[in-house]
Amino acid sequence: MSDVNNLMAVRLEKRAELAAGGARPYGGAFPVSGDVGDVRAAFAEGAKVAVAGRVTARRDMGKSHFLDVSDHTGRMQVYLQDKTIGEDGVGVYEKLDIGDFIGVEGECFTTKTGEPSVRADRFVLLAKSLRPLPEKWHGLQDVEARHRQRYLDLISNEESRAVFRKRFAIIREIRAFFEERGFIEVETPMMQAVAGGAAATPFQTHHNALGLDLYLRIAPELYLKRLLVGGLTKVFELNRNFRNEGVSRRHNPEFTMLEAYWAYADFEMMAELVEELVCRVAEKVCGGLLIEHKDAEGGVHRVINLARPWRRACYRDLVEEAEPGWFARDASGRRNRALELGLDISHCLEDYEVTQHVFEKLVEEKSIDPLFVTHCPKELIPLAKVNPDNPDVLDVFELVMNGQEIAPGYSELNDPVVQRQRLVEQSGGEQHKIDEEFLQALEYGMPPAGGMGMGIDRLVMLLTGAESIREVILFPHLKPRTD
RNA sequence: GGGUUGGUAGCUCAAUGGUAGAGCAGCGCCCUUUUAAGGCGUUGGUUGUGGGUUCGAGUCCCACCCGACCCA
Repeated sequence: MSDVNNLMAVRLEKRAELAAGGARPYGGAFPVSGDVGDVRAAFAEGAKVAVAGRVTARRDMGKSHFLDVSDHTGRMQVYLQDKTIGEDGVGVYEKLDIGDFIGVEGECFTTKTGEPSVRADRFVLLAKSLRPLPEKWHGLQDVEARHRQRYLDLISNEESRAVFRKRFAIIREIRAFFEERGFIEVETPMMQAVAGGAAATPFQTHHNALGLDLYLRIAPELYLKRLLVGGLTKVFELNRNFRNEGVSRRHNPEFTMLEAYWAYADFEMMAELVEELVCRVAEKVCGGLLIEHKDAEGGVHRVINLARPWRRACYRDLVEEAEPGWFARDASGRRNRALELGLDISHCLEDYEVTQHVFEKLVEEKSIDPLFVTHCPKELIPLAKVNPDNPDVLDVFELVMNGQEIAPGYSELNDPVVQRQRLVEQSGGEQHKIDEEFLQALEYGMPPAGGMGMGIDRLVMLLTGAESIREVILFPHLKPRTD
């Protein structure tokens, strides 16, 4: 970023003059009555309060001054008069800029325009800002700057603050939900010798002292199941996964994943749990089960109805419903039909992968309201139990809504012999991709269990109406700027 | 990776191939209940980077950097 020409020079000069004049431009502790929003909410005429925050607007009227002091919780007007802050105060005030942090002590009063305000008896500079903030009216609009300098976005844009408040509330509600049901929150390794539990390219790293190559985890699944072996019966983990793949509107290389395992349950009980979880979170955080997504002009362009019960249908029926006659064709007929549908089908795709492409295009992307897709083909998931009545399909669901996969759930495979076969089949001969220690744990015996996962970023997108994952991650990954 | 598209003052945005502008912010003055305060005056630019075409390039061409959207 280039020098901010003379705007910074002016502020550096003020900083130096303040320091030379005995004012501390970067002061110390300033005990406050509460966050700005709390002080405003507790406003009582005549009450003494102490409030601190960033100056976000200033309106000078000769020898009296109005300042807006803000933090993430809101804005409070401060009223300063030269005669009450004294000569020293006036000296500091003259060098005050928008963006500076100040602390104020004074009495609550209401101006004649009805604005709750604090009449300052005393004010101190707490931190001098050297760079100018974005414009007060339009805020920070540049998408790239909003993501690279999220702090400016948070200062400037209430809509952005609202999205992240909602995100943190969602995460809080998820934790509360599981804790109420007796699930224990656990932490398992982020660095793993074998990156298992999903099919994805991992990030590689290296432990110097151990001389060991390690991977950042792509999923916690295989460790959480070890805990079921260890006798834990209800566990969940809510933390980051890492996948070394492209970035897009829907993908960030690190993303937040929820996984939960429940001993003696199955995929249908997990589906119930997911329904309860999402509905509870939506009711608490969005105030209801109808989620409206608005466009830039404020028009509603999508409504997601979370009212229960959610539709459940098996994978095969959904494909057949979207593309009648699909399974009546032979493998080459399916391939040709997929090409007719405009899908990019390479020659190396297996027949089930061709069907999966059709599923993604014709079912997943079109499913806005929640849909549990059950009984997916066996080839897709190596860690779930096959259906007792149909060995070609699995006792699993994939929850689809807002056109995206949001949450898978399985009846977890706990037969170590079958598990080994399935992992070998999936590994394509790459034995080093098999987590032998996980298989060893299973051999001690794991109770039957239901498991579920949930992409938290995508859930937040759904509940906030964000069209890009970058809008719901505080610091999304962008290439570094070189100029 | 491919296609489309964007990058101009600190911020938000203008500018047929013909003198780079406005609002806000800043700076200087006036103003003791304003709130996008107001009034008068005023500073601020290597137009993402590097080449090219042209008498003349923010604008046209090429390459590159960083985004956005769509496709893979």
